[in-house]
Amino acid sequence: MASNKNEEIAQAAIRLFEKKGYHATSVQDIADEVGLQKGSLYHYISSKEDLLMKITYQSISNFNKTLEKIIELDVPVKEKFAMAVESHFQMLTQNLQMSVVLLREAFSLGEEQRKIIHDSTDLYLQLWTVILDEGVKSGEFQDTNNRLTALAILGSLNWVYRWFNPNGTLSAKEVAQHFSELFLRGIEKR
Amino acid sequence: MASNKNEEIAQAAIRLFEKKGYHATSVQDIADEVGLQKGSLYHYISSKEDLLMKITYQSISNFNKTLEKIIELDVPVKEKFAMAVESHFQMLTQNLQMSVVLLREAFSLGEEQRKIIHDSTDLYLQLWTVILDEGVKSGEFQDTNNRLTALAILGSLNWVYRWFNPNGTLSAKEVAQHFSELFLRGIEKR
Amino acid sequence: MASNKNEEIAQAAIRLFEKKGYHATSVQDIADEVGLQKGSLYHYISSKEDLLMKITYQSISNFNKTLEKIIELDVPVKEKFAMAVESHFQMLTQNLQMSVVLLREAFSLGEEQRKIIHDSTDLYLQLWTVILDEGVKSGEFQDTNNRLTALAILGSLNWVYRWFNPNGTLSAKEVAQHFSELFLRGIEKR
Amino acid sequence: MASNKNEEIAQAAIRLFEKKGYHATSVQDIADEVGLQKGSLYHYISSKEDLLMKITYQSISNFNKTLEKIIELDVPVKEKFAMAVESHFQMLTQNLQMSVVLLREAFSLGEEQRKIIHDSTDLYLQLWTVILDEGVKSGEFQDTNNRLTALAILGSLNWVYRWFNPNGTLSAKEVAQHFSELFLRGIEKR
DNA sequence: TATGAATGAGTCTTCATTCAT
DNA sequence: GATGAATGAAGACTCATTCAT
Repeated sequence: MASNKNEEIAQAAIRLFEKKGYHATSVQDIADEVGLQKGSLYHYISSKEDLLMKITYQSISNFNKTLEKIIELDVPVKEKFAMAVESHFQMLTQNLQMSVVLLREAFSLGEEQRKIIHDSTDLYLQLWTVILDEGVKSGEFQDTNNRLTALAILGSLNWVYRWFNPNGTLSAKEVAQHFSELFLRGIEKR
Repeated sequence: MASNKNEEIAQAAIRLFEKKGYHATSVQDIADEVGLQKGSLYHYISSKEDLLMKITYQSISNFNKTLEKIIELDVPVKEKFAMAVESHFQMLTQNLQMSVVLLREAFSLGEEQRKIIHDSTDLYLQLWTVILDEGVKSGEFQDTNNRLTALAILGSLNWVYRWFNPNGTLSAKEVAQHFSELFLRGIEKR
Repeated sequence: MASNKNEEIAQAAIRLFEKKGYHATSVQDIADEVGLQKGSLYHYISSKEDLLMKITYQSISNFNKTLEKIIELDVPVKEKFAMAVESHFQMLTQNLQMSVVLLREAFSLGEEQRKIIHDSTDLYLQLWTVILDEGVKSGEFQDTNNRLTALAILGSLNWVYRWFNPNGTLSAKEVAQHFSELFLRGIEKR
Repeated sequence: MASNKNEEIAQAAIRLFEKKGYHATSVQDIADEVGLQKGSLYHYISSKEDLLMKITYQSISNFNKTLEKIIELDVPVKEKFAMAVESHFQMLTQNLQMSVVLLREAFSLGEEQRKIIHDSTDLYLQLWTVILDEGVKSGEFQDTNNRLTALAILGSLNWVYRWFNPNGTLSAKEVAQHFSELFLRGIEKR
């Protein structure tokens, strides 16, 4: 995957930002990791912050793109919902370090950049309400404040980066199913 | 409560850590906020990190103490659950800045201190499972992986610091109720 | 004169800026000169540029203040003119290094600061025209473009920093007299 | 004249050195200006300093060559003097950027190179005294310290780069005439 | 001739902490 | 308790120059 130096640097940054945090990671650390001199790094990046921005932007974009595709599928809404949950889990856990950078370090961005990420995150929230709205319209989901419900669900799903262990006893799939069922029971009309 | 300088400094730190983040807040900033010289601050604190530690430790301790009291109450488990949710909400939103510092900045602590906070957080999770276990035992809650369920609920509840606006249209109580119902429907036996 | 550290630093900066130029002088150089650590310097200055600004501003202010006083004197205009020339010479040569910093290094200031110095310099030019105007009005000086004449005179006077040697055979006073006579012959009505 | 890349690069450097100053101009800036990569530039120049040297050397050489020619002319000395003034003005204002680089940036050269430029500048001064001497010998100019007089005149003439605006209301010719008359009145015997 | 990756020394500046007064 | 001078290590970033391709 790390076919060129740019990608190599991004991967190194993801690893280090996840492990030590953005502020505690020095440009020197990143340079060391890819075997370059500090100064040489600046052939590839324009600033440390820009590196963080690119990582977080790519991450949130992936989430958005994937959810948009799911929304457009022609399947029952409950299935769609389950797919959304599982897909979020897959993305989060399969790119765990990158997700951690998005969810934990984006705050370190400057105001402008943070705004951009924040807006993309908002979009993601809205996409989730689209699914919930669809369920309400079809009569399968309860008719409540869907934005609040989406925030609850997203909170659960994102919090995962804090405790999930890819090498633990529970697979991402199992957890996803557990969460999916918990939420579905919570929102479906009886 | 803010009767002495120590408390004044802690409050200033909470405000600044919440607003700018721990790393972006300098000792100078804190000194300015309380009207002292940088050097004078060290009569009250032993280090910047220690200040962060005290804040986060107090915060998580509050959460634990409160939940422990709720657990010991002699009320129906569903009510207990609702109380736990609402109480978490109250604590989080009424000490929003402090909670933000706990949830967002604790990662900046050194390994040892982080471990201590992490353990307290773990304890909080276990307390939640105690309630869920009680519901399972009484036959009111479904018998599933309660640790996972607790993680899901806590994720929802903690995520709140990212989007809740004390001056918004929805009160903390309303949100708490919405969340409480959502989760209860999700976990109760039908 | 260097009674406190601030002044000591300013004097060191003047010496170094004059000798090596602003850009070629590092903050380290200045710190070394006053026997401080690089970082300690920032207790006294806010930036390297600010140091340059203060030096140049003080220099041009001195020129302005002195000329203003001369203008207000109640003496014949020719005498006033001679005094202005001699006084400029005295100030320039007695604070030669500082004058060099003003005349040669002010260009290195950022746009805003440069503008301020530029405006003060402009004021100095106008003060000179005041004297010339007075001579024209009294009928002693030729009536030509006084701004141009002032520019010519100031050019001569300022250029001095490029060649004057305080230890040379010609004293500042002698040179001043030579210049003064040259210009007076050039501007007086015959 | 700008027939080849070498000249193109020199012109770009002149423009940039004049606008931003030698130190504030990076090799990258120059490369950008001529549409080359930084590395490619080094096929044409041996160093940034060398570029500055070539520019300043050409500039001062032009001044010297032109003045030498004027000296050799068989015309009355007063006319010669006026020609020298006007010619200096023409050269300066018609190659304003280059002149600025000579007069303002030559100081950034290394010691050896600076010495060379300094010597050429000295030569220029001497050429001026030749004219003045001629006037003294012919009895037309006053017999004073001609080196001092030349320094005064050159100061006026060179200072021009600091205030002359080619697009202003006064043409170079008009200014030259004003200066020429001012000086002539100052030096001629009455 | 042109590239662009790489260097490595150097830039200014920040900052948590200490300590003598 | 309070000051403020001093530290010294670390921070991100720049830049003229080199060189293999």
